[in-house]
Amino acid sequence: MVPRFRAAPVQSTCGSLSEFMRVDLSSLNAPQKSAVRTLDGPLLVLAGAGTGKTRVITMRMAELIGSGVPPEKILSVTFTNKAAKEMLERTRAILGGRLKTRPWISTFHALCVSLLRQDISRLGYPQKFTILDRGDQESVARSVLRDIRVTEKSLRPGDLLGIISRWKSAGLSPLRAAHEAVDDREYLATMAYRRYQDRLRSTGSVDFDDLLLLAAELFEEHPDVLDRHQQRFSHVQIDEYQDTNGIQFRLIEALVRKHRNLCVVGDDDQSIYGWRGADVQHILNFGRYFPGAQVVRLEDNYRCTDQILAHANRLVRHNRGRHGKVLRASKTSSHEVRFLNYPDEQLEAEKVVFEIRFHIQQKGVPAGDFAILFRTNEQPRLFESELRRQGVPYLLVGSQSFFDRKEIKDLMCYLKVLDRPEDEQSLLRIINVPSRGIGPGTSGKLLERAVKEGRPFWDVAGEAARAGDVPKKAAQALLEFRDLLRSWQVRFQNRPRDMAALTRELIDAIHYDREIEKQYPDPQQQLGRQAVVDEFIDALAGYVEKTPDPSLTEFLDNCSLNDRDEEPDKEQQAAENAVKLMTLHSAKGLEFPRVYMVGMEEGILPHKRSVDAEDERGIEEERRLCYVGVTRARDHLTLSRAESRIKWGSRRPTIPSRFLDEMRSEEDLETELEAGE
DNA sequence: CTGATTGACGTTTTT
DNA sequence: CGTCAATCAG
Repeated sequence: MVPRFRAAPVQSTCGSLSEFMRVDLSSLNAPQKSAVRTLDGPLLVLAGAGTGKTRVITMRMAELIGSGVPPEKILSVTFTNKAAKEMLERTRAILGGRLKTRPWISTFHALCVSLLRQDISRLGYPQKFTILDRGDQESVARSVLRDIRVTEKSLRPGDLLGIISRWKSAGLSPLRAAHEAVDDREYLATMAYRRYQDRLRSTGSVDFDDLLLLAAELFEEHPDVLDRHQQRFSHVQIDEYQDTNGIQFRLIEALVRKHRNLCVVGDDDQSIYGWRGADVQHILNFGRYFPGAQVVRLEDNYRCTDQILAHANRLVRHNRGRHGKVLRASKTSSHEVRFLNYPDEQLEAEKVVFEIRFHIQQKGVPAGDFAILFRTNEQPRLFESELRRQGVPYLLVGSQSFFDRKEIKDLMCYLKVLDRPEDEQSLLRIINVPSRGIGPGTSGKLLERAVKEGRPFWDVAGEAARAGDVPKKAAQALLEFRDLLRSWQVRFQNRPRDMAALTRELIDAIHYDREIEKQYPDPQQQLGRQAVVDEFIDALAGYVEKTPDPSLTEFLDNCSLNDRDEEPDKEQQAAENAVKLMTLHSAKGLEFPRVYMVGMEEGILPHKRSVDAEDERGIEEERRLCYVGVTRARDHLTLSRAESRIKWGSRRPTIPSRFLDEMRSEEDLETELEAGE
């Protein structure tokens, strides 16, 4: 039984979605059709940029449901929460009212949280564990490094986390890692790794890699659990398979071992997460791991113009170790790809924004058509202030800027402590926020004692307060704070539906507004910060509203995984009609009619760190990153660079990115040469 | 313990 | 040029 598909308009989170996405099954080309119709057995869809990969997955899901597979037996794993939501929306649009139950669509991390919430105690972890977000991880790393007296000069917290993450994705325990360490830095890192892991385990917290690692461990050590989940899902599909890392592969391999109904979709040329442990080999060797796999190649690009695609193809040809695809454009255009030089970075920002404003105001082009893409997070600053100055609406699609804000972190820690009183990591962050007379001296002493004696923080604190081991003022404050937390813990028990209102009350009770006033003398800024707090309450309220059985734990999980509930309506609308600013990494999977890639200079793209590494693979990944950027553009692509740039106070000339020449045709380069002479 | 001032120093991407 | 940690005077 094959369902009849209905064409339906679909809204993407980034504004417009190409026309291609809106059409129905009958318009698929032959390879696409065969991919969609392959319902059983391993299947590899090898596709280029703009060929409708995600659409194939969505269609296939609809096809499965149409042929009688219950939606909840289908597991679709995507790369980001946003993509997951979008995929669900699209499936719903294709099936119309026929989708009664929610298919299981998630990211790897959300999948693992759901597995672990049930069975993590089997691995000796507390039933209620905390997921550390990036900021938490960094502070653990920092304090571990302090413990073993490693200065930040020889190993910075961020770098340590990177090394640990790579080891974890490779499945290396601290002990094994110690054998593998090649230099002093890595040796230091192994010591830090052990302590880091001990610290997490003893506080009942996990980082992102642990989520995957523990889930894999659960499968390997508890066959009954694995069996249950193998039966739970009859079909598994994975989007963006080129970014799968070692643990993710283990997880999936275990899940599909019995039925082998696995469909993966990916583009080896778009693998840009190697630094995070992703391994292209998984997609390159798919056939080896899953013998008999059908391979479908999609090489018809429906997104970019022929000109843009020609540049993309020329660029990526410089990479070795790839499957080798040549994308065919289905769209021709007379718009040339433009290469622009500006004397300095200020002018680059000014002119680019001016041009965008011109098109919006004089030509009536929607602001949402534009995207400015860059390599690093410090680059957008100039563009932001320029956009603001010229009055152009914009949206900085920062990875986690919302959760990075101090206020959000503070409030999250309050909620974490209320949800899990034994979460001392979070307690320490808020014990003196707003300042209540418990300084670092006091809390440090108490923590040290608590750790040494292996007792809960509050036991030690109460004892010390009575014994007069801490200043009188601090002792008083400690007792008051403990009582405050206790009384709120009671109020937050039993999953109250008015969590948001309660949180608001809590904020008032601790006089958080006064803290804000103190921190920010500028009243304008104060308002901004207050708004951040309001936003947080809104997010919480939004979560409660659309969740049947809301819990603080789940809300906090979602926050750590950056799965924020729907943006408030205002923001949503602004997002639809605003110029998007984002890094190349976050642009993955999106598309825009007009793309500006800025700062095309050696040292930025490719980034200096990959150039210095002298490892050709680093450069190749940067090249793929550039390729991803180029292929985001549907109609207009502009690459620009500044001939000089200020760094650390002094202005220095720049060198054009090697990728610029690599992507230009012979003729282009020749005319350029003549013009130069 | 808190709040202000001075100095050193800095290379990337994120679930 | 910024940021952030270390330092010093209430």
